[in-house]
Amino acid sequence: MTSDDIPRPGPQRAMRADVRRNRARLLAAAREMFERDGAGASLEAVARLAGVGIGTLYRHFPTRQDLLEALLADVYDGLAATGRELLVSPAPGEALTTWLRAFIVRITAFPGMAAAAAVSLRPEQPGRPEPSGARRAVRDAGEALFRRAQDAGDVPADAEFADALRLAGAIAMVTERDPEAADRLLALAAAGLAPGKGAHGG
Amino acid sequence: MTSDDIPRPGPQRAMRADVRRNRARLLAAAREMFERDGAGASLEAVARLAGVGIGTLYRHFPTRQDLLEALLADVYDGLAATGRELLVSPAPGEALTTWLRAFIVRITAFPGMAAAAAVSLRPEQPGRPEPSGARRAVRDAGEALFRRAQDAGDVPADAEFADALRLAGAIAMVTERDPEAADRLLALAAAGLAPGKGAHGG
DNA sequence: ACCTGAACACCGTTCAAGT
DNA sequence: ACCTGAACACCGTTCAAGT
Repeated sequence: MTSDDIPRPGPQRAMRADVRRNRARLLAAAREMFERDGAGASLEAVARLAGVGIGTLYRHFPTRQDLLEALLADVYDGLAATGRELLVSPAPGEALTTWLRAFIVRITAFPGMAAAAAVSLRPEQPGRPEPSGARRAVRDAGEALFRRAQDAGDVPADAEFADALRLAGAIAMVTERDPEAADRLLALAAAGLAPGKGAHGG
Repeated sequence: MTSDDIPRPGPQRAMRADVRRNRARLLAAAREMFERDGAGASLEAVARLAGVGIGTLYRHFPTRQDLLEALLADVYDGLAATGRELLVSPAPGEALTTWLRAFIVRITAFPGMAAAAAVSLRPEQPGRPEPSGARRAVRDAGEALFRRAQDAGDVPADAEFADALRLAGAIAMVTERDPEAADRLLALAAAGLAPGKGAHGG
């Protein structure tokens, strides 16, 4: 369990390269098929496009969600980088909403991707494995922006980052590939649908 | 096309009763199967449970979404009634959020129902038929509550009801059968994630 | 150790035959 | 006019055989 992905260095190097190439081809093919047909695209078609057997696809990605999360990992890494950049911007509240907007845009690269993201970003559960590096990275970067906005008084003191991220994910799911609608919903949630009711006790 | 559902009164009365009974049985069976297995439950199993052939299911409901919308129609009618009752409550803003909370709870009777509701409540599109009576009723009742809250100054003047409803639908989709999470997200969206930025131009 | 693809299972959908 | 269910099509998933 500890060194599972470093299987004995030496003469097997060529093999490992094949495996990696297959994995990369599968990811590229999946991205292409999913962008064409959505996240429900035929996995057989993905394997065919990648030039490997269907069994190889299943060996690398036992479930469709695994394949989707591998694609999401790149998105998450990019969002983490964007988040770190925004951390030095002068307006904490704006920086947060800018980042949430980027989050929504990038997890809607194809229909169904946002739903997969919502699953992958669900609160930690007993059954599920530790969050991957990319998942932790995106969460940490977003949380840093969130806390800074909270410290600046731009975000209610009793709000929680996990909820804000879920809300953004929800907006992404429902507006999917309509960025203008996503912007409107995010602006509405940011300003408050029914503000000023003193709902926050601190 | 005009009198499609009133096919010649007279000796056919008994037949029509059979058709209606089949329809009612299919809806009851669908509700039961969907509550057990989610909105993706086997349609063959639904037909079996209803005691009719699979062809009869397809005759009544050509697509899965049609079946889901038939179940949603009851929910919509109930929500419309609730909305009319809330219209006389003394606190317009609270009445709106109370109704939105009821909306979220009732469109999550089973996994996948909220997604079907989000589809059925999408902004009118060229291809899709006129909204059904129930859809119009729920929209009208919600909009009345929304306008009243807006007039009272509880809701931003430039906000749109359609967006508020989509936002509630989005929250329902992502929290599905977790009412506490839904409450937290709705409270966050109601109070405003990053309020006070003067985002509203009026 | 990894890959292939035939084989199996399952389900959605249609439509010819029946009442 | 409506219903039935066999037949077809399609896809996900596994696993024995191959390299």
